[in-house]
Amino acid sequence: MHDLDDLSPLLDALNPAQREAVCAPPGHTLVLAGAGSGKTRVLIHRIAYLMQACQVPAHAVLAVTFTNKAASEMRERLHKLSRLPIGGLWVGTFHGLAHRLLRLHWQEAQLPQGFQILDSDDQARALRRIIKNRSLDEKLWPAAKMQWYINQKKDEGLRPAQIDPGDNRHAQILWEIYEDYQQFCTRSGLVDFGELLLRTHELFKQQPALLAHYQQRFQHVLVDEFQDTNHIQYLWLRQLTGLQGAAFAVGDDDQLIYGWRGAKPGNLQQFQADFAPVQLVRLEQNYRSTGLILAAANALIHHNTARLGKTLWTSGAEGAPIGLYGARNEYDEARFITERIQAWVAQGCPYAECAVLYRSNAQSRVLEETLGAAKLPYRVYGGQRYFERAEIKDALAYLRLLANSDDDSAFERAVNTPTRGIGDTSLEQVRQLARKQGLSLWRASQHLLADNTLSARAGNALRRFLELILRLRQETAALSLSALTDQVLQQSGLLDFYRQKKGEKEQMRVENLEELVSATKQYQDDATDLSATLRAEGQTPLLAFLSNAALDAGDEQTPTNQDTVQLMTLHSAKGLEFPLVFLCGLEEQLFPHRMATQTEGGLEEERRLCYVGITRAMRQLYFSHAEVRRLHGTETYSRPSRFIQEIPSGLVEDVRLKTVAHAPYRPPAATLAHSTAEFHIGQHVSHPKFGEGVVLSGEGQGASARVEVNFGRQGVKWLVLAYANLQASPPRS
DNA sequence: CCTTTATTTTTTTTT
DNA sequence: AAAATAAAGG
Repeated sequence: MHDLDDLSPLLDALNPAQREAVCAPPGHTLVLAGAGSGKTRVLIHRIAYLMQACQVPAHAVLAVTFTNKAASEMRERLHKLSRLPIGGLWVGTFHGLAHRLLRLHWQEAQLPQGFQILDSDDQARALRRIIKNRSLDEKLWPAAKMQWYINQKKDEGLRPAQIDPGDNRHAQILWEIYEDYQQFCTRSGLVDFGELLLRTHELFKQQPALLAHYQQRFQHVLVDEFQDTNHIQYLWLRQLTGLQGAAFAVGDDDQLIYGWRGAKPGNLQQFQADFAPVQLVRLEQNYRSTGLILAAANALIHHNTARLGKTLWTSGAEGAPIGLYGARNEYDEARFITERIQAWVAQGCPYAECAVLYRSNAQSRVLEETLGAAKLPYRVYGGQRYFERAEIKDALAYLRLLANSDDDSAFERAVNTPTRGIGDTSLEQVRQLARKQGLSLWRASQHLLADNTLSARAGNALRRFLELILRLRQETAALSLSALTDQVLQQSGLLDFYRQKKGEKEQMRVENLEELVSATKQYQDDATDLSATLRAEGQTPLLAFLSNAALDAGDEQTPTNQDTVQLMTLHSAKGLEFPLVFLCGLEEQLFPHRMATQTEGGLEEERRLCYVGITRAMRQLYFSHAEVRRLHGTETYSRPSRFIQEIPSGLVEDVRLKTVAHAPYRPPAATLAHSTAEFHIGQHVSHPKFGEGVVLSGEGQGASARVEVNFGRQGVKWLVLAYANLQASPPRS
């Protein structure tokens, strides 16, 4: 043990409770840490403490975080704090770590070396295909539901063999689809998110020697955001900790927001029971938020039942009340936010201190429009991720095929994008043969070509496609990752395909594809720790890049260090903090979300989500809601969220816009006729030829403005206003 | 077989 | 509103 002087820089900055956690004796520890109580800080200091005071080598430490963002932040902070060599330290998400283990031990896990990760979009496509193959009605068996079922089973650690479908017909079909899907994955060398965890769990179960190796290596396993751990992750943790390892879990039951992914409120209690004896430490002092913000958070979360119970307090200032803005519509709301941010910046504070949080990704669009119009720099986290864009997925499909020709998911995607004369008819033949013989699409294609079963035209097209892939593989074998990507984009014709089109969207796609080449270039230059290790562990750059693309959906594409307003969902805001926070869209049906109110316990989870949002704020917090909002294409009126009512009114203050001078903002909207609102829906009109009718809907402006009119017996017609000579008429009695 | 247009469906959160 | 699918036209 070093003497205390060495440790003082490490421990001095901590409060007693934090120090207790950091210096907890060997054995299992559970830290119940409220929002803003220095959770991450404790975790990082704990690792440094283990290394400095207890002589624990870096390679004996495994730290699990919830997002990739959190993982890289932890590495960074650890490096700053201790300047110790942390090379052998494993930090990552459950999925990231499981993936790493599977890459290392692909043989023992019975996976092909080039196995690829299936994202949820690929998964949905695969399931749609399977449902079609079984000639089930897609209306009755929506892929999304099947996806949900399968993922849930995997999260519970269940294979088809371990599920008893019983004699319920519905359950049996679900079971069969799961079985089919699993076969598809195996045949194609594909692994979905849930599979990463389940497969690793089984790998450890089947290979005791391997497990023993890792148990011996990882003396300390630390888990952040423990409350959001699901069953399979929990099993994993227990397995890895074994009999000798020490688990150090940090969590807050009030911040459990991934119940829909299998996290259970009982997690923390379960940990105490299973890992007993557990040293319990509570962190209740909040260093982040003002007194008023904290009071609001406490009051809100108090409406939940079955909590472990914990009340945050602060010795800091009371701060300003929470501002509440009732907007007329979502544009008005965005304008309010814009204005407040401008005022904030006018005081000399950076944009980067401002965060706008919302319930669903779709809400970001209006905010982006408005912020952009006001020329405020912003950055959107999550949402349509870079690697999820259609054109990027197209390009990646080619890369995946290069890595593994049996990847059916990639095959389906690449084979006719850009169109090269391999239509659904020919493809169906390939699929049929593949199904009958249990082959991959690639192999089935080879067979069909060898047997000459296809028409000359289709056969040639297909042959050219296979040759293209083979040629690319050969020619690029010696090239760098970026040169390889460049070649693929050129030779596949993808780049030309989008270039030929004139639309603005297509231009964007071309730019995105070009960006992909520079992304690969950047990737090979300053690769992250994970990819560096992956490569050191014998992965080809291509494989490492593809895995990275699937697991870390390109959140770090744009540089983090720029001074921009931060836009993100409440879910992605977990673990972060900002001086100025806007919580917008606080309306019934949106937040709490309609979908959540229909599930058991859904409302409480929404409330916890709101709690997470509130506790992100350090100095100033604003709530906003809109009377009317365009949601899924239709105008929706809604009441302010119940969460607003649940906060004592003394903590909240109504705010108004300072500049009310100009007319209320009107979204670029839907007036029906070419001359302003000549006709409205439900209006009675008369037409020289068709007679009397009622306006059903309308679209377009100026010369192309049209209305849809129901003329009763004459039927429903679309009429161009410029020609139709429609007259407004009084309703018939 | 490809492209364009019309129709229908689906609307949360993420690894 | 956007995306997926179906139908029609070339």
